Amino acid sequence: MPPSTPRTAARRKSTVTAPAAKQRILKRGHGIVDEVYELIRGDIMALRIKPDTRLSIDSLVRQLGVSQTPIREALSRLEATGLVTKQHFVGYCTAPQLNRRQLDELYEMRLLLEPYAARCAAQQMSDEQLQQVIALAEHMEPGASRTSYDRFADQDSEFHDLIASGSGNHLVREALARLHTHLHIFRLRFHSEVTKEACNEHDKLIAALSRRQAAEAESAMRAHIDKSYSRLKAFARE
Amino acid sequence: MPPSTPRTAARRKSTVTAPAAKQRILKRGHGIVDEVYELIRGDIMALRIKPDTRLSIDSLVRQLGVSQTPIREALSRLEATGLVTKQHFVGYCTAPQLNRRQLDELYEMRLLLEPYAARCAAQQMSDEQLQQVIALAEHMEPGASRTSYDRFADQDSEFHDLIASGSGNHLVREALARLHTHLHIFRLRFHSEVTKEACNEHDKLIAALSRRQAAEAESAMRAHIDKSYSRLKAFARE
DNA sequence: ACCGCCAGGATCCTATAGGATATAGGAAAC
DNA sequence: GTTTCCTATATCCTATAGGATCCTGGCGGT
Repeated sequence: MPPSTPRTAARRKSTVTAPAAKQRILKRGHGIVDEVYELIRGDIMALRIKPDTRLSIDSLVRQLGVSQTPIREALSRLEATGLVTKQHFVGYCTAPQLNRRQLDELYEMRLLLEPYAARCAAQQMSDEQLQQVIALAEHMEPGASRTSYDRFADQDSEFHDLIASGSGNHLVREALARLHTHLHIFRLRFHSEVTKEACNEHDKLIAALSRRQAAEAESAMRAHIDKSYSRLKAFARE
Repeated sequence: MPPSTPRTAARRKSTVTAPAAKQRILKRGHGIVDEVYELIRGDIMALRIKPDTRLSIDSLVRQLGVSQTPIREALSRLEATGLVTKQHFVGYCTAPQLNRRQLDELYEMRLLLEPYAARCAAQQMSDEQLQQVIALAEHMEPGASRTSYDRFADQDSEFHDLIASGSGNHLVREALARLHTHLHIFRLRFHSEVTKEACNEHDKLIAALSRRQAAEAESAMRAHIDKSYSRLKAFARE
């Protein structure tokens, strides 16, 4: 029976038996590169790796217990998304914190895309997708009030991604996902209680979506982003 | 005697006449990866490699005379921009031709971003940038009428990129560059005489920019994209 | 005639070694 | 005391070898 190979648990005995460091185990199933990519991306998104920090390939080799090639490929992919930067013969470095100007540009672009996406979603979104959005929003409100801001942030990203997906335009969705990735890192540094206000705004948006009111959904999204911008821009330095 | 090896082994054929204007030192010292990246990207953009074609790493190794590692990294970067796709244990493949739906989505997003960019550019663009746009447009009109559509396509991309750059929003510019990359490949398959009409529309846009008329520039850009869409959508299959 | 099975070849993925380069720290010269 | 130069180390970049996987073509069974 060829399928479901035993996965070759014992491998790589010769290496240096990683020092007491965590040595997180990464499962092999669909490529080590993807695994490494998601791992580093997760570390950056959760601020386990702070912005503007150097990422040494060799140390990643020692930490993860894999060789340079997949790490290099994963970092190259991260560079293309803008999460890390590369200098020739110097190395990789996590992207620096968003400054005021970049935050302005980010919200400028959000305001161009997201209200329109909400309008389209109100018109074209399937009922199933709508139910998914509603379920997510209900799940956001009560529980994770203070325990972990991370959860709220993830769910907020998913909320906006669902609406972007409902717009039917895959390119817009991808562009917004890119923006939210960067925004997430910025927002994570200020655990402020944006959650409650944001949830109220989400509810208004959902009401408009449920009634299939395109114009109303568009303006609700615009108001939501405007307020989110007001809440955050105080924290942007410079 | 220190090493100082000439380094240049079996290189590619003569480069494609780089613009002799800037003679910066970043000639070839910026790594083989970038070289390979630009080479493959150029081959795809010029349709020397057709869409939906497999890209074998080994054949690239033999063809370019470099080893797998830099090729793999270049392909990984191309994948992140959407020009090629990857399947685990299968290989890389150039992205397929845009279908009708994708073309619609692309123009939908262009219409969201570019008119706004033109509006901002009319307000914020520096005089130097404006002169650059005008110079490029003048250079497009007379010369390359029939000789090579490639040149026009490149210059058209640069034209729009200059305006996007003039908007002051770097994120919008990047997103548009991404879109234009894909559009370029599509458009290149139909050498139709879009050039003359496009140039006329460009002139109207430039007139609005020169007079710093924001609303006029926005509507001119919108009209330009609308017409471009009309010219192309007939060719989209399905 | 059709379908499942299996070997061969090609390709991809990972690991390791060696050459090349930037950055840090100290010593000498002004 | 400051500046410049030089050496040493750590890191990156490229090249090559070996193990793992997928696709193609042929064979035998039904």
